[in-house]
Amino acid sequence: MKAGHHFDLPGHCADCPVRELTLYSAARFANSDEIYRLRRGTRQVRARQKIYIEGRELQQVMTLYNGWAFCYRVLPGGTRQIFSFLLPGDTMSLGALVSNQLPYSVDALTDCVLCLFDRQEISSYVESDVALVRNAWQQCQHHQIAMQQHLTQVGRCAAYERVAFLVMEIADRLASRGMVQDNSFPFPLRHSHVADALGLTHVHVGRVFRELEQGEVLCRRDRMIEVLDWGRAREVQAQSGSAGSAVM
Amino acid sequence: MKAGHHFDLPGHCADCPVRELTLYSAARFANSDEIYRLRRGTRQVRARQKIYIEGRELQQVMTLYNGWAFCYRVLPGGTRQIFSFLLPGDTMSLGALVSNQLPYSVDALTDCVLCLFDRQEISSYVESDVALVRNAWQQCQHHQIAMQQHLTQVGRCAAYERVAFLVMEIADRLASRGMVQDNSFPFPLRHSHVADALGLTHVHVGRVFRELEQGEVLCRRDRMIEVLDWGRAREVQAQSGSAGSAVM
DNA sequence: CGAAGACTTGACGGCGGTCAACATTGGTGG
DNA sequence: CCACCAATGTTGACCGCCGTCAAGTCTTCG
Repeated sequence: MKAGHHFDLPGHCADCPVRELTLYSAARFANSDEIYRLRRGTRQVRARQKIYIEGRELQQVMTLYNGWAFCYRVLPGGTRQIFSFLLPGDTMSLGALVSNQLPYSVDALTDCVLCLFDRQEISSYVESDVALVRNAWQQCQHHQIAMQQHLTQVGRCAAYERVAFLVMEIADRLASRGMVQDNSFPFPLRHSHVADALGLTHVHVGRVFRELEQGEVLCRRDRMIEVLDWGRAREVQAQSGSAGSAVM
Repeated sequence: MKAGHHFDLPGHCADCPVRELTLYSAARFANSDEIYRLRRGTRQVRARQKIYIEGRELQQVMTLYNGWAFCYRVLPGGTRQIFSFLLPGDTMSLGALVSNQLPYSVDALTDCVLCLFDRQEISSYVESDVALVRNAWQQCQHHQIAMQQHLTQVGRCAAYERVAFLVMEIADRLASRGMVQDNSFPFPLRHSHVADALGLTHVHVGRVFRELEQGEVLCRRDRMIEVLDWGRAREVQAQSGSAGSAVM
């Protein structure tokens, strides 16, 4: 760890600012002690580093405490498809509850702090309580819905709508974490991340962002986005219908 | 029911030809009696009719016993995105185990026969047995993986590869049901179904199929596809990597 | 037999990919 | 604090894949 880098390390789970959003939110509050006892440590990952490589054996369940990450696969041709972006509180991944490997890789988008749990322990802990099983189920369903929305965007919307939609989706997820202030929120994604999530090229993503800025829909500065015209931004999003709030 | 239409109705679950593929496959064999007792009836749906409409209250879990169906959503603009095709043995849908509505519609692609179960009963039955919960979990994971593959195709492959991939995926799923003979299998999808699944237009799907036939990769006749060159077909598929067998 | 649905064809054009050169940013080490 | 290098973003030219439209044929099924 180099000087000049400050990681905000997690304390007791009961004080976790994102605990309402996690896999464990269904646990009775008194139980956050129990969750804390299950925690097997934390892990810090620098931006642009790999958190997990597709197919590797995985004996842990990781929860993102701080920072951004993303899930993806790389095709033989070298192109990349990003499936989702992970925000604080997101579990990476639920799949680990039933399998000791995941079918995709995960990279840190910014500097990250992860909470670690033992796969078997969490698995049997979740199975011990019907409420937790249901909660896990619902998270899984939410992922499905998010994937459907994502597929629909990519399959049936023009580049302009895809980008606007992605920005709004992230705005919503950040809003539920209280991370939107004065219509502004952090947006550390590079053009290539947006491109690889939406089935575009980074060059074209640049063109679309310019269009969005010239149309005064939004404004980017210092890795932040300020939404200038929520109305028009939402309007684009409406093209794709709505079926639930997707992943939190 | 008009004359001239013969529906193959299901008998006892123990004799169900697709029982190994269902949500209930983890139940001990002796238990197929129990499943049979849970069955609340069957339902027949003609080709092109709606099985379920997005958002409607749903008190049943349905399993496809015979025929083909597909899940989709229609956007405000009128375009359609198809998420998946259902084959015999597929459950429609797992989501009903935790929610009384689904975020997508389902249509019959061919004439269909469905087995009906009560949502609450199945739900508590599944929850009563850890093996069944795990099985349901895994099915959910498989869906996730299939969606990821699907998204990757649409986001990162050219039209030719997308179509070839879809055909091969269906071939594989049919093969695991013993429905592939002499390199031939049923393929009731219309060009517009393929188009709406893959983010293309039905016109262009026509062009791609012509290309596949002229390149002697496959051959279509009587709603059947015969694969002439598995090698080249697989090769295209390989572009997208492989991570598990997707949905069965 | 009639009508609705499905498929084909051809012309045309635009969205977005590709390539390459250049500008800018930001992290790192001297 | 500055210099450097990698990562990132920008621009412009070009073009091809695939969407659009519309007319015509064929298939399916009541």
